[in-house]
Amino acid sequence: MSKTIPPFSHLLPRQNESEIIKFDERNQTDDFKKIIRAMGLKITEQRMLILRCLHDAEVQSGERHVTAQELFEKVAAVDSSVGFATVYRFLRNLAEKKFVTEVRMGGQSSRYELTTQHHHDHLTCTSCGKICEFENPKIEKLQSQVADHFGFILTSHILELYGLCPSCQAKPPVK
Amino acid sequence: MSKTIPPFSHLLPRQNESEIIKFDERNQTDDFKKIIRAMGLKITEQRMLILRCLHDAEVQSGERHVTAQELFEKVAAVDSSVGFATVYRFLRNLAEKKFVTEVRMGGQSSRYELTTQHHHDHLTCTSCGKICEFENPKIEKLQSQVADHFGFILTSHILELYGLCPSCQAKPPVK
DNA sequence: TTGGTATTGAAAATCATTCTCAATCTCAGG
DNA sequence: CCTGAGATTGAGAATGATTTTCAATACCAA
Ligand SMILES: [Zn+2]
Ligand SMILES: [Zn+2]
Ligand SMILES: [Zn+2]
Ligand SMILES: [Zn+2]
Repeated sequence: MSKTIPPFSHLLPRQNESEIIKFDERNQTDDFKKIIRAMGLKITEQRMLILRCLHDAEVQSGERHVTAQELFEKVAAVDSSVGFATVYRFLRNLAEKKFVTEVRMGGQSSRYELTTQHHHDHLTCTSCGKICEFENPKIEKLQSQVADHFGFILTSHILELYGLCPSCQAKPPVK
Repeated sequence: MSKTIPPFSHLLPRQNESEIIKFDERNQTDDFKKIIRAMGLKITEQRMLILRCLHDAEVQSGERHVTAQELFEKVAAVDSSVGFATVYRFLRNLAEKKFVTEVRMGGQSSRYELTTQHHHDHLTCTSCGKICEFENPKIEKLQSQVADHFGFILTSHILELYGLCPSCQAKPPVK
């Protein structure tokens, strides 16, 4: 079994370096519980399942940036009794506590991703939906300079680039 | 009477330099008609009024970035028989033909502004709503470089900065 | 003037998101 | 292991922005 990093570990209260626990299936459950407790919420089956679906979508299927609806469908596939509002509410909780990051692309519905150690922005293919993440310190710095110039205290920003990905450039136009 | 620039003139089919007409109240009506015709649409009272309200809001009241609802209210104040859908539809037409630019800020409702000669982005105060426009060629160039790096053809982008404006920094926090 | 279309207003439909509330569940304390 | 105060849940309704539908009406080329 390969050594993996505990989910969300960079966001949980920091522990002694030697205490960092190797993560495997066996204690995924415990890790999720820690996260829910860290949010000051009660542990429920629903929240555990939502967290698992969110984590698996990313780690197993490589699907970052899911919508609330998509996550709800994954959850419902396992337990159809879980309501949409529960998924939605918990996603909002996770976003408030920064365990997930909400990404708003244009006028579409919000997408959610596990929060990364470093801030990043997105480049999206308007034809197939492919999303690339990038980190560009120069752009970030220029943004601060713009805010400074107007005397603003910069608190956040949205930067989304849209274009055609390499494989969509090759294909004939859809319509 | 001061010499003013015809509304939208930089977007209308270019004419002989010597033909550029001085703009005054008298031929505002004609200018608006040109714009509607340039979109391939029929001239109606409603469209003329919407265009006038949009133009006046900006030129007289200095209100850029109005929402569809706000524009509808301005229109309804003059002629309450005009429907919201008409305003909305026409705004969409104007945006398609690039006479206005739709600005989506976060998850809120779209705002519309007369299209400027040069592209710009926005810095918004999250406390009072003040909007500053800026143009930053360095950021624009870096964006292209990012797209190039991933092999994308960049077609558009959204860049919105959020922060606290100078006067809101001075005020005590609202809540 | 007129007829074939485009346009309009009102209302209903969509869509994402949020709220409400009665029923149910969680867990600290006994 | 109980218990009860309070948190959580699911269903559905509410909200808010935007879009569509459709019958009535207006535009304008001929
Ligand atoms: Zn693509
Ligand atoms: Zn991302
Ligand atoms: Zn302000
Ligand atoms: Zn602007």
